Amino acid sequence: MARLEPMSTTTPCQRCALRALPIYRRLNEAELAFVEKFKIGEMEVQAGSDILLAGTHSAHLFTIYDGWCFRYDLMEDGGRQILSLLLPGDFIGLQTEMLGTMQHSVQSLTDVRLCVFSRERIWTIFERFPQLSFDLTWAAACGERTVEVALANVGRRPSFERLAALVMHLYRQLEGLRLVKDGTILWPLTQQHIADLLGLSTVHVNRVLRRLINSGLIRLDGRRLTVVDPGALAEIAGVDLEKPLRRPLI
Amino acid sequence: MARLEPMSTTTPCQRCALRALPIYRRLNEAELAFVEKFKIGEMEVQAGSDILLAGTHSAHLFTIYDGWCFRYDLMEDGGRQILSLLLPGDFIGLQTEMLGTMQHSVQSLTDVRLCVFSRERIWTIFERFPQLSFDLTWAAACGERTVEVALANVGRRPSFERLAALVMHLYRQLEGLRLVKDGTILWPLTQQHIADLLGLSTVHVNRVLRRLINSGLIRLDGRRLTVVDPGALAEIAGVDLEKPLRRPLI
DNA sequence: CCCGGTCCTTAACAAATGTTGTGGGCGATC
DNA sequence: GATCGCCCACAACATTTGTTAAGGACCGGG
Repeated sequence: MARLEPMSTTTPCQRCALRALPIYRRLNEAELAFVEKFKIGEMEVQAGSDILLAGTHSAHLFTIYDGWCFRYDLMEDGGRQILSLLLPGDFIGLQTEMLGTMQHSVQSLTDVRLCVFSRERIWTIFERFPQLSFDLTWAAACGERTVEVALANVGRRPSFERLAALVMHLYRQLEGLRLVKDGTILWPLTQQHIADLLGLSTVHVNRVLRRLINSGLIRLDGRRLTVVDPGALAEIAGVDLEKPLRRPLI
Repeated sequence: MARLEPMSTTTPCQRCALRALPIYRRLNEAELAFVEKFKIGEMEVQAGSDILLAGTHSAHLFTIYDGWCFRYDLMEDGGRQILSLLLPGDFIGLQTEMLGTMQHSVQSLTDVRLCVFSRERIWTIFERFPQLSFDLTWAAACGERTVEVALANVGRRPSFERLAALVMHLYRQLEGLRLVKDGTILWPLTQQHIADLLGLSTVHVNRVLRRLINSGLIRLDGRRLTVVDPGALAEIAGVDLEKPLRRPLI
């Protein structure tokens, strides 16, 4: 399970590096002050840890400050479907409040730093901060849309395009987070992860990934992936490169 | 496009038949009074009409009072992925408010009666009705979960089980709405619809549907489907029959 | 330094699913 | 009552994808 680290140096929300990004709405004084109190700490988790398990009632609400996670369902036959990847700024565990208990599990892909929020005080948001309430609904809508795009991708695109779309989806997200350097992004996904994201077998992922690399569209060394020609890849992926994608952040 | 009918007899929210169902939270006096004013009318739409189109900004917010709709994405190659089916009580167009413009389209499967709400006044909810704000987020979370289950189904189950899961999912939903009579439900879906829901070709849907019928697990005559042995089908589908599934309704 | 684990790679083969094409039923329309 | 369009059925064949199996690279622990 998640490992709780001694809280080295926690960042006050006012000086949060994430919040400064233009993709996020700027909070007003009162909101920011509330969020600061709403936040009860930070947590560090090793790569490959389960953060939340399906069927449980999460004690806390999290946002990712740094690192990658993924949400997944386990099937009766032991198979796994990854529902979405979670990047900095994304919520973890909001569903608990709404759905009573977690329907999916969440696991870290990299070492991760989480902001921890008090679940009791979430009601204060609805009672006293209309704009933040809206943002919560907004966040849920964004999350839903992400899964919808994944569904269309898995249901209606052949494996090559499907993989291309995954890469470009991540590329765009990370661009918004300023995590693309010279076309290169972190790539902590094993071929097993990709298979479970795209509804393929690992062997087939290997085939298709190799094809994508041989085509010269991407390069992959170790845990870094370079998109050689984003325009061309976006074309294949059927993804719109321009979209601005503003998102909420509590 | 949607056809606007002369408003024959609109139902006041206080006497809404849907609202009486135990799956829904009971609103208090103030909330109910507000919702009543929030609702600006009703609308009737013929089967097969587009209600909202991707890329547009919907003028209204709807809930389904009676009938079935579906949300879908069109792919570059003309393919279609159905993202979810919408049944009585479900929202249509909530995303517009959050995401700026509709990312998907919505079409009616049957003749449909919709409740129409004022989009401007949606802010009043966030400002003055914390519990209803919560319900909006809750609704979004429910919608997301539905898509997630569909994704896992498409990504990780073979076609036979996949179809079984679709049938049982609907069966359970309709049960909550009291729309199951002697194991029989309405079945307005063509094989094309099923294909676009499950990420299959129509030919393959035909094969699998035939197999499901021949196995004696379901019967299908015209536009009615009978689940002969819900327990057995749920077993194959990998679906939990018991789950209570309470949901929000504005 | 060896060992076991995880991840990647590839091949040969098997199975699931897609494609193309043809025909029949049936209801709406002229 | 002809005709058109939509939906369903089914066959033959093509293709994609899955399965099983085997080996290599790498890494951390004993």
